[in-house]
Amino acid sequence: MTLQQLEYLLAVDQHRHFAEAARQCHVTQPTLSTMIQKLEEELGVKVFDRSRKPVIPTEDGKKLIQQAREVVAEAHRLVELAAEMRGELKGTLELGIIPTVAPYLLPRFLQSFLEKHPGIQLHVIELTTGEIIQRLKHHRLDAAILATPLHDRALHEMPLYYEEFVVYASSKQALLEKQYVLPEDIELEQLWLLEEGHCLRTQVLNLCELQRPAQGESRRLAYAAGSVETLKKMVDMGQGITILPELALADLNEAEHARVRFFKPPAPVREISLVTYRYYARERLLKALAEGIRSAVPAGMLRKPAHKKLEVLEKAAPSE
Amino acid sequence: MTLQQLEYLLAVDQHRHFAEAARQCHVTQPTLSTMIQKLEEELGVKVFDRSRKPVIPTEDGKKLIQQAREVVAEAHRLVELAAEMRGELKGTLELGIIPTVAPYLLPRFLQSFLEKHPGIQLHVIELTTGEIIQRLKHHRLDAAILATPLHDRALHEMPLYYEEFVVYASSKQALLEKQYVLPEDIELEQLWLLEEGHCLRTQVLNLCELQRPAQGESRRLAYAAGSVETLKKMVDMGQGITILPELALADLNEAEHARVRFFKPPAPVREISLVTYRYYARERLLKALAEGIRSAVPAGMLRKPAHKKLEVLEKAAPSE
DNA sequence: ATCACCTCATTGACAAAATCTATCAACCCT
DNA sequence: AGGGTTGATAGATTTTGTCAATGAGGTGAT
Repeated sequence: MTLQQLEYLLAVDQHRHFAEAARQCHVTQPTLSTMIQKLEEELGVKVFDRSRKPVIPTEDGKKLIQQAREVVAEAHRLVELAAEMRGELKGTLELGIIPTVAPYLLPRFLQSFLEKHPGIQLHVIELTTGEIIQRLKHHRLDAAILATPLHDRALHEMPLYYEEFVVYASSKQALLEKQYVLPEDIELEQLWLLEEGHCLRTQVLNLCELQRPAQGESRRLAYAAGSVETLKKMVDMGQGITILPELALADLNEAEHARVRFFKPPAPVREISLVTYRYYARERLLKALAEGIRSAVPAGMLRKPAHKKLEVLEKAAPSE
Repeated sequence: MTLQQLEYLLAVDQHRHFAEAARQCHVTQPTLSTMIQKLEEELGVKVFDRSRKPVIPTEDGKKLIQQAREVVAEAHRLVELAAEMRGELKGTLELGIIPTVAPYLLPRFLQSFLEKHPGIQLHVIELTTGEIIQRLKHHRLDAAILATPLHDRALHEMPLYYEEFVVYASSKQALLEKQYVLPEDIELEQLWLLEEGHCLRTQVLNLCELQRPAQGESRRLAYAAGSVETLKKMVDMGQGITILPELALADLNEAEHARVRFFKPPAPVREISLVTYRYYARERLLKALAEGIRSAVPAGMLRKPAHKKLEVLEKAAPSE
């Protein structure tokens, strides 16, 4: 069994066509055919049903192909690891990021990071915290940017910066009279929230509800938004209030800035970290990424505040 | 890069000696030397420091070797998977088992299972539930036998049997007057428990404490035993009471049997399952193992009782 | 029915590689 | 110095992977 044979296997599975697969592997079709045959013979299992019109994997074949994918992926990681040791940062980095961070953080560092490390290909995908954790554990993501701590010993957290929450209110809100806001000043009936699954939603709810007795199901949340920008637009239309992360302030114009109020210190804050699977090996690449991000964030946000941070999850839910 | 080269790498790391490594790989020493050189050249990283007396891996080399181990392990899994598809059950199965199950269950099925499947090598290791979960997730165990449910979506549970708890008391205990025991009959001050980390300890505590108001830290647990057999011996010496799993009864003599009392139905029970990582591929082997175990357990224990089972963990603790 | 075409398997020649035997250089021990 | 280890090197040999050409089986159009 050869790594090359496994690559041929994956290519045929991908194209469902020997000749095309051969082209992708830079060999001729007979070469690829014989290699696949040899592999099938060695394993003692027919992987492909060649009688079907587009060639198709057998049931057993599907499982073997899946496992072959694992082997090749690990081998690929070995190569990237070695490249990193040579000092070249290169290869692909699959990066997850939560939607309440992405639009404010990515524009700050993406371009300069890619220019600085021309060997790196960055694949960014927006996902909720839960989905990110799943994918990290399945090696479908290399790293992710999200709010911590996660309290999951399978994951490694590298704190990047600490971001305050601020209040953003429509003009007629009484809140705007005050210089500094307290959590209990926020009327839950006026508060726009993100839909379920966003950790920012959970954090805001924790922030506000911890300050007052539980009211059963008395709050009526009329709308669950899909992005922070939507929340902001709701407020801009003259209705209610919402909570924005600090980095969102950079995009506001003067009139909008006037409707921002900070919390009274110690202000509530979230920790944003670069998270990987515990045994992720490409340290240099991660360090470079963390460096790139931290240099793109205002210096005042890099230091850990003395007071307690907000927790991310409602409970320590068992996760995949 | 070849799988074979990686095997050579691992062999040299294992023996710290080129000639010996070559012998293990069934090639000559020059062959192995050149192959390692080629690999180092391709990766661009020196893996071994040959100037040291026993050849030793460099710092980078250690990481690469670790990753090489991952690659080879995945490849090995592919081969075993194929062997299983050919209908031959063979290869090695790394099996974890909790200490409160091992001494009663293993003797019942080990021998007959090994005789029935001569191609299988079984490596059994006793570990606590927490350690088992860690190892399953790191592929350092293929499967494990433990008390469930674990509420961990990364793991797959295949229930094997349902085992009642029974009370085992020293002769002078008032408990023995009754035909059936209730959990509230058990005096915590008299109860011997396993040391921390054993799920049986947690289950027993849950069982007893759920039945009465919390008493703060009023109980004085003088001894934390390391095995169920130790607990039993404490009782045999004439002191206190303990809780035994049902399968432990088979080993008792007549006098000991006389000091056993069952709980009043519905008796507390634990579910014992065969647990694997969610995507473990060797289904046939697992089925065969589960079959072997279930056929070695009294038929009455195979059916799931109607009433609620005990939970294993105190809380849904974040696990690795 | 027949022909053209597509897809994968087979064959034989050739080139690349992995491996072997034999030998060498460096380093430790006495 | 000399005998023993350890790993590297050289050249011959065998194995393996590859290609170009060809064959076999099937499909669809006319």
